[in-house]
Amino acid sequence: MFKPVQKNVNFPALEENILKFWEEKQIFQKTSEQRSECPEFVFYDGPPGTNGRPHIGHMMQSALKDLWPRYKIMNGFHVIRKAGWDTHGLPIELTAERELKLSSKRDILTFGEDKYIDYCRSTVFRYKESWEKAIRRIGRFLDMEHPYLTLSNDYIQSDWYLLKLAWNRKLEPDRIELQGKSVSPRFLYKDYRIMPYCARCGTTLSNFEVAEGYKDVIDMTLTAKFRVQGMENTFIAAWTTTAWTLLSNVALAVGPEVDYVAVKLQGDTEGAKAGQTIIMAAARLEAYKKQLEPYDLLWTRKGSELAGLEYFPLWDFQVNPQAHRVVSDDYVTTEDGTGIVHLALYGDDDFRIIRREGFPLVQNVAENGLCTQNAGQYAGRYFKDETLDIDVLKDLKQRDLLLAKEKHEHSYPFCYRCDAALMYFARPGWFLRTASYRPEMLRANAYINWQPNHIKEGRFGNWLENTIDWNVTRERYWGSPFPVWACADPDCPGEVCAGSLDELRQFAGSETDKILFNEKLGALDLHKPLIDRLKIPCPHCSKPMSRENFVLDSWFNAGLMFIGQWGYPATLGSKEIFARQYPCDFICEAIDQTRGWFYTLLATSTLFSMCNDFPEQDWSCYRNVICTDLVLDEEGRKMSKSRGNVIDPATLFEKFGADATRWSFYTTNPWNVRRFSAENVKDCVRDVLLPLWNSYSFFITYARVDNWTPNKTDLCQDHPLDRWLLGELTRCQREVSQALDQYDVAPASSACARFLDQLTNWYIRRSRRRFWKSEDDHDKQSAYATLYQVLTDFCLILAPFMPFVSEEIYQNLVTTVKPEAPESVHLAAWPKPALDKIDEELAATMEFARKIVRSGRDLRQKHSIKVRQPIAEVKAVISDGTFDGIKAMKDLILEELNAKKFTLLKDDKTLVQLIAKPNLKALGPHFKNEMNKVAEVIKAFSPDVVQQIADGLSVKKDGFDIQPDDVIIEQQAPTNCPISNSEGFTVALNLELSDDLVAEGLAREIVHCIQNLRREADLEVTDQIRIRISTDESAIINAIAAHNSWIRTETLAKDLSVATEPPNSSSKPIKIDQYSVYLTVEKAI
RNA sequence: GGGCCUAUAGCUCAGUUGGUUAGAGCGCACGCCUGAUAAGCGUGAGGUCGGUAGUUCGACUCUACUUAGGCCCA
Repeated sequence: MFKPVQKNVNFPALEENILKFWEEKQIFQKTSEQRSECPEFVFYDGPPGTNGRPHIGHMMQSALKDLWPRYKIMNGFHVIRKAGWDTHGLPIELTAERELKLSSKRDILTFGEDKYIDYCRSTVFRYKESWEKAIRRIGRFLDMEHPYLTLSNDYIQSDWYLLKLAWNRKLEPDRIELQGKSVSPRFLYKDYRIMPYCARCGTTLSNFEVAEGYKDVIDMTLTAKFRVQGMENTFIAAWTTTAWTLLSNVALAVGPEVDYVAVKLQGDTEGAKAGQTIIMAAARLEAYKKQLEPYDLLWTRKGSELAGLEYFPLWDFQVNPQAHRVVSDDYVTTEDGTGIVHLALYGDDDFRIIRREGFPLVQNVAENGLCTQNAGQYAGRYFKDETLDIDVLKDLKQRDLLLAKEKHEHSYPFCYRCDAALMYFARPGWFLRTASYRPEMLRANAYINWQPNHIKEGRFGNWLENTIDWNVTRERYWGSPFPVWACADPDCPGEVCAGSLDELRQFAGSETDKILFNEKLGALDLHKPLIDRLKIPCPHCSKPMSRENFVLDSWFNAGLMFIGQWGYPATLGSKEIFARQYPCDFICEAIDQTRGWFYTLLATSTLFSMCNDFPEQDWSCYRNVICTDLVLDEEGRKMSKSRGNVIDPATLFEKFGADATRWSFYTTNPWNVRRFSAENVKDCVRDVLLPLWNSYSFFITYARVDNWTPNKTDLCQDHPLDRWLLGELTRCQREVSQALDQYDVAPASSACARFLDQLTNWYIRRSRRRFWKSEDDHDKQSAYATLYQVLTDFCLILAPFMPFVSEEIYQNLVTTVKPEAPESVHLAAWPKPALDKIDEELAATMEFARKIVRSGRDLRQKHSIKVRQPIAEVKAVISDGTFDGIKAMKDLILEELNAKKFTLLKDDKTLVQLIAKPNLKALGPHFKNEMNKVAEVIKAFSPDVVQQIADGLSVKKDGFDIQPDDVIIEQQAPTNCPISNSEGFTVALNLELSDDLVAEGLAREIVHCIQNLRREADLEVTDQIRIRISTDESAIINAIAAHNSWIRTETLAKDLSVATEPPNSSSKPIKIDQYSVYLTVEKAI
């Protein structure tokens, strides 16, 4: 027999018990073991960093990441769910710097690299327990006992393996892009990039950090005159906001399509002398009126014609035969300045052009922010020293090389830590040739199913289109070590790249393991600083080589988890498991990962696949991806500690439970920004969990009363309600499967919600009597069998969504009575459709019946007739083919509307008239421009014509040939009748109340009162009672006389005594309608 | 400055290929019902789908522009 159901269900407490049950019985392990021979469904878990706490957005991720694996397992797949933690990266170093009060690389070196790195390592797992606790509590099945860690030696070797693939791969000759002569054709090459750099802290900054520190400032800008070689007294004018960069000028750039003019000054101005010729963009002349007018226009030329002009540098210390030439480039515009840009090695575009044109790499301001010894009289000055700008300005002015000066407001980045102005500085790094396999990444993207779809061609596609070579190294301390050693002799080309620890041992010799042994860890440690102590003899000149002092971009590190999580290929057994676990079927992360993990997975897996000759469809290591958006607070703001609007997942779990929290994330499209509040979760309890629980509790209550248990022979369900409900269950099962197969969660949850409504608000409500009636007949058996099957199957469908409550219900419904069944709902199979075929006609008819009932209730309410008062007749007029079906629903409708007679009519002129409406969808294609006219004609049809159309005849009218399909026939009720009409049907009630009907209504009132008294007296459902009624109201006495036995049956009364004298006791009369009645109920013994 | 997304009822959100009366839940109002239900149910009010223009017989849906917000990039 089923166990009784607790009345006051406490979901959070229930969930804690289920968690214990899962752990005791090792259900998670069994979901994997029991399916070890099944086909794989591959899931990759992106590694979160655990030096911060998990928040509500992560819980949404967990809810989604858990849903599909559970669903797939029930569908017969084997799913590995391996957790991963990201243990490298800048956030960790920033935490360490903050807590150790270090603000620069110099500080770090003073503090001690080894101590600093140890500290970083110590913060890595600071909140790992919080993560584990939250993930466990939300019911996510995830293997956190064997997580992959990006800092492990196995993982690092996967980094090295992939780098070595890139190292060995070389650009095909026909795909070599012009990148400067010194760069190697390897897919992994060393180069420079202009990085935001704080000279004071001695640190490059990430884009994110730069964005923190923009300020509007006023700077002195100046326009310098560069004397052209071979042209008499002629100067090119170029504008700059950073005077200090002029010290490193190597070239001037013009726009190839821009018009430039040469103007000869007629008189002296504050910037130039009579007779001098100045070259600038025609469009900029206006801005330099003061310095130029009056002038003679000598010529106009396109920028492309100016390219190649040579000029004298501003200072002698700059003289270099390779430099100081005009070049053209599309990035030059005429928006500000002179339309001519001075180039120095302190800007991205500058760097690109300088490299392309082969100009010398001049940096007369060094990385410490001081002018170098090459900078003549400026040597040793700080680049942002205000007097430096002034001195440069005076200097140029004095030598007649200054056209103009002006104060200019613009936004400039400052160091978010120390507030010093940043500079853009060429820094070395190692690059992956991602740009060279951009077409392959685009092809790989074509095989990815993105949810939402617009990411594929939009945000992600655009990013791929514009991808440039990826700087995979960082000049930092805590990270995956970069495994390239280069010869100390700058002229020697010797370098090696270690693709594994074994290879490193071969390079570095027998001392390797000894050097890499970390005493504190008691294990080999591949991180800095130990690895820097390895010296490898140069293969060319045998001098010692040193490691290129970089760590890997932590995105590169995380991106190759598809091999890293197995330590592929160095780790024992990794090749076998990798072969089964590549590519992956499903990943789910937030939208900020388009340029993060989504990209780095694709970039690394495409490279990996190309090197291993994988087929095109497997180049991307993921096939389906859900890209979620942010979870905001209820006012649409980001949640942050400082605002105090953070919702702690733990409080939701404690208050409402994990199932409700999970469900709240399944009801909307997760790729839209979501305003979230605890109210959402509360609603889920009320809308979904409680109705489900109540249905279950209803079933158990009666099954226990009748001692009912499932029995296979009872499955002959012919009651229309039973067949209908089984059909709706099948529909729900199909819709959920279909939606989940498309990685679309919202339709899946709404299918469940719809079914739940059908179950509680129609099936159970209309079937109550079938369960509590005393005859144990076929109808009752059928009701039990149906409700049992529906609850168990529905429970299985809900299991991936709400793993706790579904487990609880499953345990009682299934395992208590079927010992042979799987011991957990999560080890059970996804339910098969309850019916082979849904009876669509029955479904439509039932829907129709419900609509008729709604209209009927509407009418009762409008005429103030409460449902307890029976009425004589319900009339319905329907016009379409469900006529016979509706007739079969007669009893349902009568019971629900409490009426005596149901009359169904095909048409009734007194109740309805037919009206014609144009069927636009049909008319549009036929009549096009004339459709509006035809529509008017149809609306104006006379009743005869409407009838003709209704009878299926075509009509010629006003020159139009109108077919029955062109018209929609609807019913319209005459006004002033107790009638309600809606699409396709009309309902009318006969509200005249005979004396009998009034008496019956009173009897129902009496029963209602008695039932309330039963409940107040805390009687059991099955308890028998005695009723005593005292009243002198003849209406009541008559009603009781007429319905005596019915009242007793309804209330399980052994006897019912009626007296006309009020009882002696002090009891008060109660009101039944307008009548006073003394009523007592006591338990019969 | 560029790319992408979002805008639908008081609130949170659905809305399949352009088609007649744009849906749900919450909230609100009114009412009903109660021998499954810390309840439940029904009905109603409430939106012309951010704005403008266009394409079309017809636009929440397609196009362009625009406003506001968001994310990413520069």
